[in-house]
Amino acid sequence: MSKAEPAVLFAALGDPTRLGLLARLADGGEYSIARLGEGLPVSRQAVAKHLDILQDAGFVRRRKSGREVQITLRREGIETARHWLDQVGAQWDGTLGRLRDLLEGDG
Amino acid sequence: MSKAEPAVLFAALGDPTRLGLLARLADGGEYSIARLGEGLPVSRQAVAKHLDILQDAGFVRRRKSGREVQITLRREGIETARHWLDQVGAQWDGTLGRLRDLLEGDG
DNA sequence: CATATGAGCAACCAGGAGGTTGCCTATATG
DNA sequence: CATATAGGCAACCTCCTGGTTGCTCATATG
Repeated sequence: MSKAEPAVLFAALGDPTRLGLLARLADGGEYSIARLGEGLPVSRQAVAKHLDILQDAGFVRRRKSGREVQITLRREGIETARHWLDQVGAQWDGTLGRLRDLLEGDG
Repeated sequence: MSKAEPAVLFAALGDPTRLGLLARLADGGEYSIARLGEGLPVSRQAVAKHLDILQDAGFVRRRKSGREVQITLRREGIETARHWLDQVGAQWDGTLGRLRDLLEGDG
């Protein structure tokens, strides 16, 4: 699943543990679940659940390899979330927004 | 409160109702709470709570005006969230250090 | 083959999130 | 002044979320 509603996307980002996982994955490397969880104060199961959520949101990819599962970052997912923020931020951000402000009489 | 941990930021975005509110605010206009809630299938109280969360995350600003409260979008908040996504989405080119700072620095 | 290890599954639990309703205050307005 | 309207506060409820533990399966490794 790589297409998810925006709220689901952001909800997936709305947890410090998951942000930590993404940060660790941000170097583009492949990590097994156990290795991703190293140092974190939660069980492996918890990490696996977080990865489920990140995967459903399209932020990571699982690849089975032997008895391990290799996790990688999916930058397209990040891109999608960023795009949404652009939409909300841009309209008011650009000159059009400013113009509109002037026209609608705040100035 | 305009400085919030990244997870709090994204968590605030992780709800369809709140995204709807932000989308409505994206035109740069001022909206009273009641007006923001118009058409939504939730009570005014629920909207107010959502706005609390959005405000804590730094996405909106409240301005009291008479018996109403005018809500406006806070672009800087959006910007902050987008910045974070930029860090994670960026390829391995040295931005990673900054990402670590963001996550571990203020935790 | 025996055993250790990575990962999935399921049941379960506590706390927080989103929602409601009721009541109160303050500001407009007839 | 009386009344309608915009919001805030607080109690309360339900369900989801993040977490755990226990068990099983599959794959490496001695």
